[in-house]
Amino acid sequence: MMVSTKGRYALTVMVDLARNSGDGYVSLADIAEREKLSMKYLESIIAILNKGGLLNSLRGKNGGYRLARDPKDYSINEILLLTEGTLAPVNCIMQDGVQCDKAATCSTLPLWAGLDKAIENYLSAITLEDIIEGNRKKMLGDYCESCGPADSGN
Amino acid sequence: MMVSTKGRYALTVMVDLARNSGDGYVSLADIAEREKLSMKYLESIIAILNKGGLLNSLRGKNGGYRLARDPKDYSINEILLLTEGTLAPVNCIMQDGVQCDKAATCSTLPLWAGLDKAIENYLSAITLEDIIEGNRKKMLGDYCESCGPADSGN
DNA sequence: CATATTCCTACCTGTAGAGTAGGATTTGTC
DNA sequence: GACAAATCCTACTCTACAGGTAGGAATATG
Repeated sequence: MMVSTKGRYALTVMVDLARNSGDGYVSLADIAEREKLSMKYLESIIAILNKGGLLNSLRGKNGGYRLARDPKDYSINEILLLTEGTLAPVNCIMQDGVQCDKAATCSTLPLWAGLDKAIENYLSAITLEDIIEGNRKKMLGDYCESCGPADSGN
Repeated sequence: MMVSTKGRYALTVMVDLARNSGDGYVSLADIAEREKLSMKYLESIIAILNKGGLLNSLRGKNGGYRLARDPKDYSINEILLLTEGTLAPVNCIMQDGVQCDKAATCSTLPLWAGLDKAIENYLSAITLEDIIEGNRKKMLGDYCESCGPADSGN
């Protein structure tokens, strides 16, 4: 499993904020209520989003959170990378170039690097707006011919 | 992290077997020695490959393991799926259709499904032979125009 | 019969995921 | 100025699983 609840809930929060923005700030209690998630747990997750600059926050009464930018200006990759720390599918691939001592001769390393790249490419191409608008073609579809057809079921 | 040492070592074993096959069976001790991995740990991993029908084994003196097919007839997806159980990037996506109770209304589910599909497509397109031959273009390269250029470094 | 091998079951240990708990701080309203 | 509503901060718990280790039983070769 590459994406934990932390990343998933973070994305859920971002989507919720995008949908329920508008006038003012949205309180965490409202988000937790709507999404049926533990407010206490969301607290620690939204703190990451806030410190990472993806959100603006306001303390005190009528306070809460709101998106810092337009939904179309958030890539999913950015959101998940911030909350998960890394999206690398294996330990061999580290963001800061730290690798195992066999890296120079490892014949499987290009595979992992390629997989990492494929994941990053996919997640970078999709924005928060795509999710809100339910852009299924971009998420599931034939955006890439050599990636095969979309799931015909459902 | 989506792929643990189990899957990584399994792939390493498969590559080693493909490279050092030929005449007879290859003993696990030899593989562990060459790959500098714990033989005891590899034992449990190669058992999965064996039971899954990817290998043939022979007990007793001069025994060992060998590939059951030609390297070009193993996809990486098959090898990793067998050893890891699942390659799904999130818990929401289960192989047997078990999903969370919000699945019907979840707006992020298509994203996870699409990511899952992107991963599967990538890993299914690459064979054991590609790894042995160091087919970097297929692993890292521009096999898919919309996936962007390969890493120019290294 | 000795040796080299696979096969099988059980066990150990550390770490990370998934939260929970409790309070301190800030801000608006009456 | 008190109160309430909210974010912010630190610490803690519980559980499962990754990543092995250990020891021996079964089997084949010479």
